[in-house]
Amino acid sequence: MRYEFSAIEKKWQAIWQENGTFRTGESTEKPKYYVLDMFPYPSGSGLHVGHLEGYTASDIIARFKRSRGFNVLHPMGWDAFGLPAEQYAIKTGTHPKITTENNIRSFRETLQAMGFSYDWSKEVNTTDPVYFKWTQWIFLRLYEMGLAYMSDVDVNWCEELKTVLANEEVDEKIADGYTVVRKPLRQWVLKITAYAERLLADLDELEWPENVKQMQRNWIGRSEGVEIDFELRCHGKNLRVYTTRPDTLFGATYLVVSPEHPLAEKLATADNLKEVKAYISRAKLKTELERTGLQKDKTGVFTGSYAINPATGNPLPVWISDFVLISYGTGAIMSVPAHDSRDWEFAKKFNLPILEVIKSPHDVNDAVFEGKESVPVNSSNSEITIDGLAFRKAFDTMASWLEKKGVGKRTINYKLRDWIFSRQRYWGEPIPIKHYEDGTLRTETSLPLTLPDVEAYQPSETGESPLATIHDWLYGSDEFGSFRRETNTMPQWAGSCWYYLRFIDPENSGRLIDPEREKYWMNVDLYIGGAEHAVLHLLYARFWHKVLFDLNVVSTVEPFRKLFNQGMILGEDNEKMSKSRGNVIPADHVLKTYGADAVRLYEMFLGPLEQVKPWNTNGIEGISRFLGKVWRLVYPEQEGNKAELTDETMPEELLRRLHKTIRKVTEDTEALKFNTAIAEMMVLVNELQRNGCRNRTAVESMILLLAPYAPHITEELWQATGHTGSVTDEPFPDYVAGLATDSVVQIAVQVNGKLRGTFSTPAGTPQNSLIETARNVESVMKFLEGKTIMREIVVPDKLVNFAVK
RNA sequence: GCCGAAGUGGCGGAAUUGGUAGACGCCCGGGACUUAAAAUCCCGUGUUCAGCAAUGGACGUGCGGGUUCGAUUCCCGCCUUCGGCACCA
Repeated sequence: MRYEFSAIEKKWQAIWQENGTFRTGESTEKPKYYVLDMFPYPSGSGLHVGHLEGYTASDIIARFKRSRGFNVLHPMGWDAFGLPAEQYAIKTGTHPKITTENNIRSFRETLQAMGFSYDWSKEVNTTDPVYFKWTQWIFLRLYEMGLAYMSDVDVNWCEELKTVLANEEVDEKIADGYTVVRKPLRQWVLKITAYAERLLADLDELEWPENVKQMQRNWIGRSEGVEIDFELRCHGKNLRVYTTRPDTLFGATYLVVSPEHPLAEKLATADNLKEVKAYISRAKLKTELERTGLQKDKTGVFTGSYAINPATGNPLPVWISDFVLISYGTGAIMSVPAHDSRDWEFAKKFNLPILEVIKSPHDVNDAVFEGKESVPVNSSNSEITIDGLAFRKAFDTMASWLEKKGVGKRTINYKLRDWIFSRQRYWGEPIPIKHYEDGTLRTETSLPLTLPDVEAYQPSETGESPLATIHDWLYGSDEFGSFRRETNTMPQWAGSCWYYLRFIDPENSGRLIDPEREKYWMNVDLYIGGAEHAVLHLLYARFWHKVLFDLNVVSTVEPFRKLFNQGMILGEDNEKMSKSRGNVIPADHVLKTYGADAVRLYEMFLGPLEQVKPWNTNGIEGISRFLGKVWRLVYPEQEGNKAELTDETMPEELLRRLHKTIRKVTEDTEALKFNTAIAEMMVLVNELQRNGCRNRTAVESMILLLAPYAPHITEELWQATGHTGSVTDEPFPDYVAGLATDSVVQIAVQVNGKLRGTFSTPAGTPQNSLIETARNVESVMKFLEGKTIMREIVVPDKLVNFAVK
């Protein structure tokens, strides 16, 4: 009988669905394993082979863990709010709900055609009111805790999309060709900064790729420093700066404030006022890109004012420059040009003095020296000296002295900013807040607050969402008076901040999640997804999770214990897959040609899961051949029936091969090294085939090893070998440690480290016997002839090396 | 510029408490089966030199050094690619 993947795959997918094979167990007796994919945005262009990589990996783990006795939760859902459906609605008038439903259906079909063992009874959809009721519920808790507030902020406004973007989204949109400008708007903001310290500290415990943890650390950007007050001459006021290098205070030769600094204009003396005003208004007009982007030519203007260096008593000129950011620290800095490259550059351009206060290997007038490993010089006054102290000691001495004098204060700063949370769009969760005429805000009493139907999806020019035009929905009154609803909606990140919790208890109408279930299932044991979410989604979700922890909704401080980033799959041209390049390999196409089992195996066989690697359609042929060989272990003839499996004992070498393979596949699967696990199975199948082996244990073990990887063909063959149940219910094969090693080993014989011959010997042959045999290997003898053996190095069961002279 | 990861045959990749480099697969070449083809099976396949051949030698894991009996693996100095951050004081 021939291997007809198409019929077999359809057959088993139907059986699984009918029998509810992958329903999550209700019992809490078994150990649990929660394996989660980053759920997709169901786009109109469908899934390509790259999307399937992570899903295949998680599915192999899900099936593997089931066969190892775990109660497995492996769910799938849809992150379905978002711009593309809304943009499509603007163009065509089709309600985003319709578009979304269609896309979800198509995505679900593809995922089912891949044979993924999701428990579809747990499916969630962020646009479903039953789901977003709880997204809104969380928002209200944030509001009550003071973690959600309204603020007039300079937002990132996207002209084309008519909406505000999160800081984290800006670069991505600019890269996509959108225009982003700064614009002041009243916005909802989430106080993620209140959790900065915990978000940073708790990273240490997580089993995440080191680079992702590092990226989050950088993004949070904690720094320890000192705020120092500089007395302004002729102003009677102080100018406060933030520095992480108080040890260089003696070398400060000028100060710089940001153009947005409240004192900026006030600092200008009569002579300089005109120029200062001009500079400030020019800075305002610059876009974010011009100010922080690639062009780093320093500009600035002198205010005419001076401030006193508290360490030296010297007057320092105060400048204004847009390289100083108002949003970080105090919006003002002390400049130490000798030991900071930006300050050095600025000093050179405007001819300001450069003073060496850290012992430098070269003249600081020629080049900056930023090293922290050197020590302070020229840093003494009548009260204090830090000369010669190591960085940490110098920092502390200086900070304490400043604090004692009342002109300084140790401070911790973060790069992390609060999260601008509102979007002026239709297709998102409505923010459940009512604005009363007297300016007070109250929370909606009844959730979910659903979206009304609208005629036009186009946002208004004023920066309000289309919801502002639906008067029936917008206005109302209650015992507190008449109110207007909030018309902003939440960003797409909102729904994905907590979906992993809802999978545990998706139908609960009374609470977000049942506490007992939560305790059993959390944390997520393995979370697989793309590295593009290293900061955004993963930081937001961790933030919300910690809030929910503080609310006693969840029992763990972190949501995702282990994270794994699959590497991107490139097109056959070695470029990122994209429509414009025309190198996209659509999932449905390869599924049809090669079948789900072959696609699953091939995606995993391409190379290490975490690595970026190109797709090569030729390569999948090898996998198809492999599946054919597996098939012929049971059905050796194209025509005719299956072979009888025998219970005869296997040759010892084959038996050892089997146990070695079981061990390797078990270990590699556990470690997500699927490429080498598959290679090992190929070795076993080649051996069985070459030997015409029909041993029942061998063939059945092989089927069970392969089952997590290629579920359809293995179900079929399991049935063909006389079993009635599903392979899903079978335990993963065990190996016997004593059989998982070779009984006869090859010994390499080297002379001076060069390979000169080999011989076979039983494992465990004693050293002197190895040396004796090695010495008499013919190809070795001629290299020993006439030489003196200085040393014999033996690695048992591996190698003998003669060091000769 | 800073941080992180990686450089191995024609290609994807394997092997690192230092121990036979190139598992497995693709491509390519030869053969068997077949009227023929497909499918399948068998053999070969890092480079180079010597030889009719069996075979044997040299070289070979980005580059240059070092440690070692022995280095893809460890150390020092470079180069390149990819990912991230980018005036955060």
